Amino acid sequence: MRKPGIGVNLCAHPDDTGMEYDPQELEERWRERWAETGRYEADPADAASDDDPTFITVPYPYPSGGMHIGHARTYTVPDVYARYRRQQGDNVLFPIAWHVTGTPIIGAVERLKKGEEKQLSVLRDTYDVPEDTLTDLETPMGFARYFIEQHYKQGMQSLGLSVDWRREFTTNDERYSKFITWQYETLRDRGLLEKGLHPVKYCTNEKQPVTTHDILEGEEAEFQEYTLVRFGHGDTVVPMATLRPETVRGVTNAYIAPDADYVYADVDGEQWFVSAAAVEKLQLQAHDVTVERRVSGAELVGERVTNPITGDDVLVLPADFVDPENATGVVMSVPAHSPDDYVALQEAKADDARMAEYGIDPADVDAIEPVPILSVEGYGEVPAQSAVEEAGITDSADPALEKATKDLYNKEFHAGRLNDDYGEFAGELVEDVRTRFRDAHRDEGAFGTMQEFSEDVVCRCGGDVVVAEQDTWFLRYNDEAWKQKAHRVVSEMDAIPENTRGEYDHTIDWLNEWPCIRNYGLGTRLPWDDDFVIEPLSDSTVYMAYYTIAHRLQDVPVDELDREFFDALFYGADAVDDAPDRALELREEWDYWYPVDYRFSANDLISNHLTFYLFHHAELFDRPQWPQGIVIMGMGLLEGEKMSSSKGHVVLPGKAIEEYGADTVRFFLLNSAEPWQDYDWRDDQVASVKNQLERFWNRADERIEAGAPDERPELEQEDRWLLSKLQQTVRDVTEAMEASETRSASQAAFYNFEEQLRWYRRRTETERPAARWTLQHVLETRLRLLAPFVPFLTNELHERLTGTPAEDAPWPDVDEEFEDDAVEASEAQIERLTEDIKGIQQSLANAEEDVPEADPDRIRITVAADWKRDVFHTVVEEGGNQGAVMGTVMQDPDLRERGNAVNDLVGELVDFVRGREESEVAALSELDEFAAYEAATAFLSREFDADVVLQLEGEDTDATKHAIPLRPAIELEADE
RNA sequence: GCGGGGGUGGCUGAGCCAGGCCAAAGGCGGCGGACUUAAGAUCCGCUCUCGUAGGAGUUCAUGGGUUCGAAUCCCAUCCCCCGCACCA
Repeated sequence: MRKPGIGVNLCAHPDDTGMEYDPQELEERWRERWAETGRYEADPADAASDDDPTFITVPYPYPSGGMHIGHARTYTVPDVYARYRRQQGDNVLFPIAWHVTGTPIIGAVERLKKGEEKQLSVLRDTYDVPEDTLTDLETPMGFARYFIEQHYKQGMQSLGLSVDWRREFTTNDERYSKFITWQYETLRDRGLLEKGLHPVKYCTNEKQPVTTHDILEGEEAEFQEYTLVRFGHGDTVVPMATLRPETVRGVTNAYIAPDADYVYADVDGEQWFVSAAAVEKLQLQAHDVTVERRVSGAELVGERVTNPITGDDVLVLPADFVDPENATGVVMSVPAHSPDDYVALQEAKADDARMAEYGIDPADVDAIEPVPILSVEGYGEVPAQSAVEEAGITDSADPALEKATKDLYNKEFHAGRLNDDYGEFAGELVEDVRTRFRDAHRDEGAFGTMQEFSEDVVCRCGGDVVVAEQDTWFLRYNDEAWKQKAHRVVSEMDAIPENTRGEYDHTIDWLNEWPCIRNYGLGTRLPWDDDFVIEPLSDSTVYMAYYTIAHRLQDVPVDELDREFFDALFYGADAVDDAPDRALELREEWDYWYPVDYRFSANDLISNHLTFYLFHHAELFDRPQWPQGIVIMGMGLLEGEKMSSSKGHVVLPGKAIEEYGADTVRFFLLNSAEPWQDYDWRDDQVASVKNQLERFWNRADERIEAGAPDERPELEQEDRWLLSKLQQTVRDVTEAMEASETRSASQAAFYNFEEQLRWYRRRTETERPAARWTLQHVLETRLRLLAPFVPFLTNELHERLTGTPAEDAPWPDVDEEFEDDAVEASEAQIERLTEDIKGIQQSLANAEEDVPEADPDRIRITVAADWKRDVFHTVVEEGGNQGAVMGTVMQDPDLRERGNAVNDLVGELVDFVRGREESEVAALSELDEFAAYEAATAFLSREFDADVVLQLEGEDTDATKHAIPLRPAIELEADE
């Protein structure tokens, strides 16, 4: 497979020790090899007979634009897990497909066809679409196809994702639609779909529903449900819109814009008085409305209207702050609880002339007093009054008024308790009772409902967007039995990280009916009504099942893919009268792969897609086919900021790979944070990863060139130490991979082990045969551990080393033969001794005056005397209990004689033993300290360029420092 | 407001679940050295404060508490980020 270039290179430079790290060249070679051999195509037949296959999925990409580096990580994390499981011997399926359902692609095409600047710049500048290709993008599927092929697929292949490409499909494919049709017919039969009214965004100009993408202004607008309090004026209903229906008992008057247009209209057989602007909205919200008479607001001003709850008559006052465009254009005034209303009332009272102008007796206005209906801590009896007075607000133009109003609303909502007039609702918190209160009065006919946006919304066509009520089909996620089943899936699956489990449960509880169809868009038509399309979040709930058969379904004629076919496929031969053989054949594939072992997905999808996924699996499939696990992934930032394709603030995978190589990109994405944590793509960091990989490559290359004995030579302590550390690394990496902790795993295999190697190289002669054997063994193991992360580089090196690519070599096991606590303890002591000497040296070198010992000629190391060692053993036996140790030790007359010295020593040793692992303490207490240091004298001598004198305390020593076990006395000495 | 996550040394970012080996990994940046004609790359050392011997002091948002011992556990407070839908 090697390209001629390499061979030539080697021959032309026979002196070169090996190969330069050239990621572009070597990665391309492996890509070709994988494609040619179909390396990642997975079939049931590939499995060892008793094997449990692994099926992992990731949300299929939505190609309404190009792929950026954030997407790259989304797909690389599962790839690493897939590669890991393969090395563990599993038959692994990792498929991908394309989600095109809905309106975003259509919207993008529309904007392109209109020649919108912004859209053109995204396509040309951000995604480098060639000028002459732009016309291909003018159909929805043409657009999708371009980004699928030129961006996603290419990006994924460049990254080396181990995808089975035979199974790709789009959600607009006719076979897929048959599958969705089956799903929705089944759900309807089971009573989980329901027809009803639902608020949608509706453009009054285009006369059709619009999506967020069609909106020019007010994208953030929320639906607000106003309660209409049906005040009466003779036989006429005067519906007053409020967001606080519970304040109805505190209404003292009403307000109308006197100069605005109002109408008397027949609404569902009643006569209503509302603003002219409200007419169309009411019509759109499923009311029959016929305008009878147009009037100005002044018509009702000065009249009295009747509160449907209290029966009180209240005066209608003129007010310019009333917006006739909002809701019904008639509002009720609750001056005790709304600072706005309170101030407005004060101003009305002060303006006798204006009142008189509308034929209102100023005395009647003066008589209006706030009526408190709830009490809230921290405010006076009339909360609005205290709020206004405290803030020093005197007129309605004061900007502080808005804040005062908002604060009081909030406070009253969470802490206000309704007064005794509220009967069954009295004494309760507004927060707890508002909905119940509203519903109760709505049911008895005193209240109505109207939907309105929280701000003005304007369509891209320039038309006003309003709320319309439309007939639609809902998925009944509010169904109790269904919720229970979904909870059960959650309780039985693996939630990674574990703290997301509660979020699923929370979402399940909170989900309501979900409107699952739209008026237009790509995708599957509602089977029983062609006018509607099943929306994207609803056609993507069980598609993982489709992967298991997608490639083989191509051979089945579309019209055979009916209800029976899929019933037989998913539920077996007994589920239908006459099961098609084809379906039963495919059933084996489905049976083999399902369930999904892990789904890797984004954290913001918990609140919709992922929970839908759980709901639908819970309902449509049996328990053994339920999702086994979900791994949540964090968000990506670019140089500390959110990525945004419209601002051009993105990195494209193709460019990054060109610059750094796919292995570097992968390694950075997986090693900079755990999958569920947010990560930050920073160029300097990525460049540094490339350097590290290159250094790794160079070292490995030298190792391979240097060769090693076939037979294992006699190993030195240092070799045994390194091999022991290697076993711990294998253990750590494996454990981390099992928990999908890609960062911990790669950190342990790569960086942490580099630290060990650093000590090893410093400590020992690496050209010894035993060292070469050791290093080669270490390299081979590490290549396997790193293979899931950097497959190109490790495959190449491992193949050169052993003849087999790393990905085809089994995952390393811990080799107990090489686990050696004694050697680790001994080596740790030497390392510590080295550090201590260095510390002393440093301290002396820092001195203001010159201290000759800072550059010693001789280092005297004195190992603690045997009796101290005995005391240490006692400390170990007594488990670090100082009192018990002293008791035991003092029975020895020799020690008793030493009194205080023994006490001090025990204190230090107890301190040392506490907090250390028992196994470590055990190994240390077994250690022959003197022998350990003796074996390291040559090393120390070399390290400090000084003679090393090792002695035992109490011989003929004149050590001035005290030695204690495991802490020998150190003296630096300089000749005059 | 509700739900979730977080505040660590110049920056970034581990550690916290299972308290002690934590003055606290790694990376970046900075300083010094080796190599080099030189630069880069690479390698080695240093990078909270004080200190002429492996030490001491003060740190992990703030304030309390538990403990022989707290970055880690508990309580309170302040601040930051994300989601809250019918949209992928």
